Amino acid sequence: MNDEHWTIGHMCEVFEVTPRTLRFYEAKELLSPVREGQKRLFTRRDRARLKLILQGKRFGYSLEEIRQLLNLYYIGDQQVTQISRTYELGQKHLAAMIAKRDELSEAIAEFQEKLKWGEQVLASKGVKKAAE
Amino acid sequence: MNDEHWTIGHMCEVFEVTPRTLRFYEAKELLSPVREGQKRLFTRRDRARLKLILQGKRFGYSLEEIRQLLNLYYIGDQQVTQISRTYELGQKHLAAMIAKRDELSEAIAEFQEKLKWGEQVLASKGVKKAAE
DNA sequence: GTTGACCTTGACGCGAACGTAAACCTACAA
DNA sequence: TTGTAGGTTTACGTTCGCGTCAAGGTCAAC
Repeated sequence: MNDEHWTIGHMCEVFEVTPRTLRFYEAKELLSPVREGQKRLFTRRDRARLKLILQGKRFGYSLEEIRQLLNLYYIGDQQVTQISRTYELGQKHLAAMIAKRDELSEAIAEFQEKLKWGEQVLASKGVKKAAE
Repeated sequence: MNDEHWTIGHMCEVFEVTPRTLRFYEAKELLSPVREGQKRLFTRRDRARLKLILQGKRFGYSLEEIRQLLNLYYIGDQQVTQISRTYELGQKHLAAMIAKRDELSEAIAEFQEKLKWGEQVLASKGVKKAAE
């Protein structure tokens, strides 16, 4: 293993996942490590993708959705019409992300209201806040 | 059915879920409709909770997580120590939501960079943008 | 009185996302 | 050479979040 090619064990340490998970992601074509004999070696590209995968999961996307979205991150050496198509899909994804953030912001605001309400209840019952 | 008590069919129409889903959520103690004979009738409280449930799902929470979080939304007639505890957990949840939004904002920014890059590629290949 | 529309309770099925156990290779240190 | 610390494949098991019958109750309309 060098800086460019990480073993499965190292990957697991850094990203806090199990070997099973990485092999599963490879089977689902989310990752594509190179081989040294039998052993998998994960490249910089794999690391970047894994980071996005785990992030996607935290935002509630399925692995299949993530697999499709990952392609949007690699606008590279494709045919022009293909790049164009990818770019359009990227715009849609961006809009969806922004919409999700907006909904989250609203949810946060509403929840803050609830908490204020809770403060009042506690205050009325004679409980002092930590900040006082 | 009146304004206060909705049948399962009406619930399904409004929230775009199936009866199975609502019964499943009741079994998991996420909802607690009252009964009129055998029939379930969903109250205002159930509707508020269902809205939060569906929102939670969009943000990637499991039903079990959501079940626990739902309690944070009902700071009501409990014992003071209990309210206090709920309030503290609420603060933590709020912090987690904000952290999630921050991560999402970062992801959005990074993705926008990628898209800009894609624009350059398209431009360099002589593709005109829609806005021009 | 029977036909629908709408509801009920089981209970089995299923895809997603892994966990887990078995059996094996391989290289290096004791 | 014998561990042991890594890695491998194969394959069955598990939990979650419902879908999908099957079989039946109820009530208004015709």
